[in-house]
Order: sequence, then C-alpha cells, then structure tokens
Amino acid sequence: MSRDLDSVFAALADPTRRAILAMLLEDDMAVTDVAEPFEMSLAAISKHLGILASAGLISQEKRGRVKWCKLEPDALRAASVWMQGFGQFEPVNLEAFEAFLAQELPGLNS
Amino acid sequence: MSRDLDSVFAALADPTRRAILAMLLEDDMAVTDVAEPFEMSLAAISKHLGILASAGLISQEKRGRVKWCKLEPDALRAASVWMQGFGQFEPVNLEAFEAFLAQELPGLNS
DNA sequence: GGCATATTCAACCGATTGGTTGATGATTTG
DNA sequence: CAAATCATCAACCAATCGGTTGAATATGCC
Repeated sequence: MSRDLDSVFAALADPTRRAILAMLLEDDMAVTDVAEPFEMSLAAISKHLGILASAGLISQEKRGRVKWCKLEPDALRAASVWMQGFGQFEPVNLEAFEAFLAQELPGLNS
Repeated sequence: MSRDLDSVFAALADPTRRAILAMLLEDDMAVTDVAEPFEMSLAAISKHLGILASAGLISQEKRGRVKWCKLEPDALRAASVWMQGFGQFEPVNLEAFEAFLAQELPGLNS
C-alpha cells in the first residue's frame, strides 16, 4: 500500500510525465501522438508511459498496431488522501488548477 | 513553479521521508530524535531532512547544538492543487488519512 | 508479398539517489 | 580544560534514472 505511494509520487516527480498526464486529461492518445510535442525520442516517451502505467496512473490498451493511453485518475486518490492529511487544504479548487496547468504547459495548451 | 512540484513529489516518493513527515505532524523534533526509530545512520537521516527542507516541506532552526525540525504543510498546497485537478476527489477525508498513517507506520505510531 | 507505420527491446551512457563510514565542527556539561 | 553530545561533511559505493541509438516485432495498406 505504501509501495503504491512510492511509485505514484516518483512518477509525478518528473515534469515530462506530469505534462503527459495533463495531455491525457483532454482525451485518450496513442503513444506516437503523446510523444509529438516533446523534444525527445519515442523510446524515451514509451519508457515514461511505462512508468506511469506501472504506477497505475494510466492504462494502455493495444488496438491494432496502436496502443491507446488513458488517464486513470483513481490512482491519485491514495496519494491525495495522504497529502491532504497534512494541511486541511481547502476543498477542490479547479480555478487554481487551471492556473497551474497554464504555467506548466507553455505551448502545449493548444 | 513546476520546479517546486519536481522537488516536492520527489521528496514524497521515499517512504522514510513520508514517515518523517508523519512524525513531525505530532510535534517538532530534533534531528537525533527523528533518527531514533529508523535502522539507518544519523547521517542518512540528516540527508533526508535536507531533502525535505529544500523542498520546503519542513523548516530547520538551530537552537544551541540542537537543530529543530518543523513541518511546513503549506508546501504541499501546490502539489495538492495539481493532483486534485485530475480526479475531483471528495474533500478532506481525515478518517481515510488516519487509516493510511496506521498502515504506513507499523510500530511508529506510539 | 513488400513496404510503411507503431511500438518496444537491448545495450549503453552520464547523472542522481540512498546508503555507508570516518573525520570534523559546534555546543553543552562536569 | 576535557569529555560527551548534536549534527554535518567528505569520500565512497551499488543501484536507479532519464536519456540515446539501432535493431526487432507487430500490424496495416497497396
């Protein structure tokens, strides 16, 4: 159980992986399309997706030769519960979240 | 700004560091006392505390020869906002949090 | 069949991580 | 002053990370 937290937080610690998650918020995507905005090899993105998948943050389903990536937000619940215990933060604040996305993804938010 | 998220999530990815944060929830502690429950050298704990401090998750104040460590829960706010955007999780759930602490700290919850 | 496309695998690389040990610097105490 | 205590520093180590490249494996299309 705390092993899950290890892999979830470790997965979230990389900005490329957080950007990928933000992209998948909008829609499911194929691996090649996920890789397109990044200045990085396809193999590197494939590894990042593997890390996100093994943390449970996304699922991957192969249809034909295309592997579709889908956000699995439930995997964040345990981590979210853990964090909220430290601060009694205000409840869900989507406006603040949008502001963060805008800062984190300059150029990616089409 | 997203650099902050890098260091906060990376700091949270280690179970020793999460256990330290949970200990500091109860009270401020000296470095030696933080180290006591762990089967690990004092130098290792000192490094962990340095990582937590540079992520802003704790502050350290030296009084005499003792360095006191204090939880800084505000540093989690940005990360919490980021995460909550993915799931619209239910608001603060302290019961679930207590259950997590009990699982994460077998033997540490005196 | 043959070629292009989608994705992963395998080997490699330099940098970072999480730990150790021994020495060192402050500070308190006797 | 001398000895003990609190904490960090410095050097080292094996393991992991984030990236690369080139080859391999499916799958789809003409």
